[in-house]
Amino acid sequence: MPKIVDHEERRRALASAAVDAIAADGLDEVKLADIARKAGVTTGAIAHYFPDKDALLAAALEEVCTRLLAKIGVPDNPPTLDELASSLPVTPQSRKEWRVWLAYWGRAPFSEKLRQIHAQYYLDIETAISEDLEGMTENPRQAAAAIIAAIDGVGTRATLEPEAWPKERQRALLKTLLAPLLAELNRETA
Amino acid sequence: MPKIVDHEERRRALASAAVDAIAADGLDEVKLADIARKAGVTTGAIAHYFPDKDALLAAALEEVCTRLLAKIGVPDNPPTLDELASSLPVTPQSRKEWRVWLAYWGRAPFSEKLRQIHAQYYLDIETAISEDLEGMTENPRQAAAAIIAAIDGVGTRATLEPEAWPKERQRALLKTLLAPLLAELNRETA
Amino acid sequence: MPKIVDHEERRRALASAAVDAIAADGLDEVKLADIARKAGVTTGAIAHYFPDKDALLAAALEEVCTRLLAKIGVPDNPPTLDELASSLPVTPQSRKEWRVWLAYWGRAPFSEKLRQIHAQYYLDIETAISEDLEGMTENPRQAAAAIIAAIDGVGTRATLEPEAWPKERQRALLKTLLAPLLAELNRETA
Amino acid sequence: MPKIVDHEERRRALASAAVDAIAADGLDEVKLADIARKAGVTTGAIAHYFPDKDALLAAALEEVCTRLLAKIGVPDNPPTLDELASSLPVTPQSRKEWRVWLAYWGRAPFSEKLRQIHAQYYLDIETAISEDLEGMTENPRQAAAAIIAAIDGVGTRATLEPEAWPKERQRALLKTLLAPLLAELNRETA
DNA sequence: TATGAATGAGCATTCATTCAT
DNA sequence: AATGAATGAATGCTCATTCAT
Repeated sequence: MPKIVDHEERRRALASAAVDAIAADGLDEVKLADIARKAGVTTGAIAHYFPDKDALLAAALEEVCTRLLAKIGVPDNPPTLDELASSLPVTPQSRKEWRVWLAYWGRAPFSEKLRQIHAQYYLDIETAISEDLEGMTENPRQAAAAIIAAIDGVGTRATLEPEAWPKERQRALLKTLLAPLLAELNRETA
Repeated sequence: MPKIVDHEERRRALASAAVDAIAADGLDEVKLADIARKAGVTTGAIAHYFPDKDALLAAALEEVCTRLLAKIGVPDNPPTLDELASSLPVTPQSRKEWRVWLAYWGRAPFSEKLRQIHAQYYLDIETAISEDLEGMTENPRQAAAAIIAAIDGVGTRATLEPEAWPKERQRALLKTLLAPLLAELNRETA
Repeated sequence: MPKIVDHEERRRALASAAVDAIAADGLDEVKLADIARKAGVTTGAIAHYFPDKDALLAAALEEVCTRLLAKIGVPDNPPTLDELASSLPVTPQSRKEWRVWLAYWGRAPFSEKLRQIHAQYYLDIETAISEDLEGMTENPRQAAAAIIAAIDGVGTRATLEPEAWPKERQRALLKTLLAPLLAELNRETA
Repeated sequence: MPKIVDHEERRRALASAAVDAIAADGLDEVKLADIARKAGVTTGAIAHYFPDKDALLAAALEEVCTRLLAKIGVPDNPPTLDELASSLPVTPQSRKEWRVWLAYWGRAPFSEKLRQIHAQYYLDIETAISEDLEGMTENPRQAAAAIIAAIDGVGTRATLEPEAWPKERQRALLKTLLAPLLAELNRETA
């Protein structure tokens, strides 16, 4: 009998390799051969798991979404600034993910598949946060959207100017944006 | 005298054609031939004005920055929500510019040239806004950064899900984020 | 005793699967994986019976030759028009075989192996027919070659334009070509 | 001003190079790079004249058809055996064209484009011949089809076994097939 | 024997860049 | 200055073949 492989696990591994490759060279510059090399296989092997490069890149985006979601997915009740700030690009690892994340923003408007993945991600994260805010504010959905936009805005800036935006500065900016909202949530909770 | 061509004007025209082409097909998919066609010339002509494709794409980014800056550059004193909201992707034209703007975010981390253009733009816009806020708040720079981050966060969301984010919804989200800050500015002004 | 597989039978089965695959997709487009699937095995299994793809395709050609030979191989004495016409591409099955047969014509000039198989087939069929004509005409070999050429000529046309050449039209054309020759044979017989 | 080239002439030259390459290596084995080299250009240049390889190969088939048609196109009235025999693969040049011609037979059933080219060629040649036979026989169309089938049958055999079928032997076989028909034509003419 | 995962060479295609005109 | 034909390197994809299990 031949070597049995877990297809799903293999796909995840390849998608992760793709994330690394994209973070290293950029979404436009990433080569199938780079991804294969990072995964320790050859390009031909990829064909067993993805019909083409686009499919692999889509899987890489889903991988990033999954990771970002896992990070912010289950906040405390109510969420604290520190918690929210931890989802910003404040570590080498999360900076890498943000770089990839931003790369897809530029491509999503031209790809139905990528657009869907993005929309689903925002739906999931917004739902998770807004459920968390239930009863703490008049419009939890709007509050969740505001939190997400604030994180995106700060994270974008920090990803584009990593040197100028160390962890503390990002946190401070996020605080400026969200302090009133967080205060309201705590008020209602009490 | 030989026929004089206004080099600078020509460069602007080509950069604008590039912006259109990028907005139409995406930064990764844009071909030099597409840009040339949109500009009404052939690819060979581009060589007289830009050493290579990257230089043309950089000029296209500068063109977008210039346009975005012109829009938000000189706000009232203090800025109003409507004014700030007008720089969001709320018209076909500005949606187009945001699409291009986002596309560069994914590429900037891998290009020194693009990174510089981005940094310069943020510096300019932040300076313009913070000067405008002088005396209205304790930390004008921080307030300006917050306004920019809020706009970026909302604009990103609206660019990725254009159907779901009509003008009014964008404005409402921006209000949720910036209302306390704007209130403070007005308070101080009074 | 270990499981015994009839190698020769297996080879025939694989060659038949190859014939089907070639008839379906064309000789140039046929994939080893297609043939394997049609035979109900995997590509690896083929390696046990054929050293490489070319060998399998050669076996497929031999299979077709064998079938064509069986059809026209033992004609009456003298052969009738109906008999000869039955070897034309007049049924779905024989149209399929003709399609494969024609496919090899284009490749034979570049493959010693295929050329030999072709030559052997023509030798066999020509011998069978000419022996059949012994004593009925001055030059049985020439008459046999003429019959074969007529069938090839009509069959080619009918294979390339299947819609335009139903059974009856093929028979009529073959009659136009061979009627004088057949008449002579019958005359001599009498 | 740039060098001006005659597109149509260029296409013909590339198609001719393709014919040579196909005759040399076979339709399945022909590489775009081979054709380009034979034409004295690089593969990239081909892209200016043909959208893809298939289009170039189709043009090569048309080139062969044109040449074959030119050879037999305007026969005497009535056609003589020598004339008809001259369209058989009796010279190095025509053997080459027949090799290419046969190669397409195997592919035509799987390509609508090639099928159409084939059908058109047969229509043209059959019409040319049958018009030539007008008044000489009861059914000129049928006679023309018979002549074509005879030539195809003999030419096929001679292409597959070039050594065994020198010019004279081909002529003799064609005579065996067509002598009665040609005799009838001459009778009617008289 | 058979499986099927993986290899890796091969090739069509794309496209920025060059350059003769 | 502009043209546009041609280059040629780059790369995604295919698929026959291999081989550990």
